[in-house]
Amino acid sequence: MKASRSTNFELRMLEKAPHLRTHQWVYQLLRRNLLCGRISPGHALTIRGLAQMLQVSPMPVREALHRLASEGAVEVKDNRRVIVPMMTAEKFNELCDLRILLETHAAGTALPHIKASDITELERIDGQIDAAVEAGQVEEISLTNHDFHRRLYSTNPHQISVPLIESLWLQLGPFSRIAISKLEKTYLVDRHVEAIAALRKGNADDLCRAIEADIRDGIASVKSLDGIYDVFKGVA
Amino acid sequence: MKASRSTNFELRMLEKAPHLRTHQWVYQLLRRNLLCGRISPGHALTIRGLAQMLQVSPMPVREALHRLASEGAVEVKDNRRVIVPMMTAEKFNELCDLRILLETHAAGTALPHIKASDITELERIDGQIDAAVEAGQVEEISLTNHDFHRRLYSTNPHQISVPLIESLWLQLGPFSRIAISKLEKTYLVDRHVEAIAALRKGNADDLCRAIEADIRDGIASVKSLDGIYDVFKGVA
DNA sequence: GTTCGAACATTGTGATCACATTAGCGGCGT
DNA sequence: ACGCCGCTAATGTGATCACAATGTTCGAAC
Repeated sequence: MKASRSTNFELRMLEKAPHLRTHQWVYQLLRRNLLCGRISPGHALTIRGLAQMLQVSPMPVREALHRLASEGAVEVKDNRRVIVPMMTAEKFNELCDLRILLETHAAGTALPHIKASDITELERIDGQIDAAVEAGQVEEISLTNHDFHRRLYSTNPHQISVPLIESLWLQLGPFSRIAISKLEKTYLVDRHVEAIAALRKGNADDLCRAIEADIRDGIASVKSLDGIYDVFKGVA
Repeated sequence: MKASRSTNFELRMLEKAPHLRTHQWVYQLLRRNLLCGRISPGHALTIRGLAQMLQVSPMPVREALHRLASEGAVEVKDNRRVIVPMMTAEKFNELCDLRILLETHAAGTALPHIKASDITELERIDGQIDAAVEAGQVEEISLTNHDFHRRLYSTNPHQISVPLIESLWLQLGPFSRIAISKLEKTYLVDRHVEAIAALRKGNADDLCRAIEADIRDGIASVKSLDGIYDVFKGVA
């Protein structure tokens, strides 16, 4: 019965650029859907089910899922079933600590390479974030927020930490979507303007402080939600 | 002609545990060979060539290579050819900085979970390292040294950073093998005894200092080698 | 002798097929 | 009525095949 492959979530589609390999397209599509929280923790993903949803053969889906597993975005259980990992308080705290550790370092090493054009680009992205916040588009907020951070860190041409940081985002993604959707809109202020001001001054300490505060604000918001982790307790 | 697939390196084989999937076995085998430097930077790896060497179909090799690529251990060029990445001075410094950042953090969070049995286990591994140093087995030194660090950090049951750290090791592996093999034996002293002493005292600061010193010693050794990066410059 | 081009070999990719393992379920026995 | 066992559907895995793209080599034209 094909109905068993039916899923209770809608994938945000992504047009396939012609030069992209199919498995890369599937990977990016699943990645974006995980980052913006379309696929919830505890949800099981099957190769054949996704292949049917995306109208491709199981092969590229296999590769995409295995890559996501190696990045910690999904978890391969002993049964070989693939699920989106659960979140615990300890895991969440550790992920946030690592974000602060790596992202302040990345921002510090990027600072010497910042050009004026980079700052205007970052301001443009920050405007997109504000627009998404204003419109209440939760998924857009996540995606553009990541764009902001990635663009900042990637200014350093020798940056190595971005893939590591993205792995952390992927592990936090499915969970933080739930958290953000439970927050009041007013809590969603970010520290990007402080970060941009620090970039203009070329002040590394201010920049790290802004990045750390930006991350910590999200933590504080989530921690204010009592029993947030229980949402995913009994699902597996 | 099959000879074109011939390789100028010997793979360190690894018996396949029966419960392991073939692609996991291939992955672990390639991973160990990269970590201990059997495969040099600039070397090209082909799916069919490896499949023939290992007597398996191209499929599990594909998955293993893609996973290694997502961890930064190998690099997929625009030609779709897979090579072991080159090393540059900037990249090396950045990788070492990240190692210090992540590994001191990992050690600090592991410290509260250390039990007496963990310390004896670490001492056992350290003995293996000394034996390998004494015997001049360069590859064994790398592998057991990683075992020591991994074992220490993994004592924390909620450890998230180990996969990130292993990614750094993988990127450093092929290069440091060359570096180590050019060093005098006497340079290869480590700071593991200091780390174990700090564990016994439960002193986090001492532990972090020992770990950082352990990593920095390797950096200093490599930097003392003039023109070490040039070895791999013209290969690609 | 040099250079351009066409034929060939090799490689990565994706689809399809075959098989082992596992989960889900219904029936049988106690 | 409860629990154990076997059957069936479904899933992940690995092999083989077909194809497109890339790299290489050999030969012809200037």
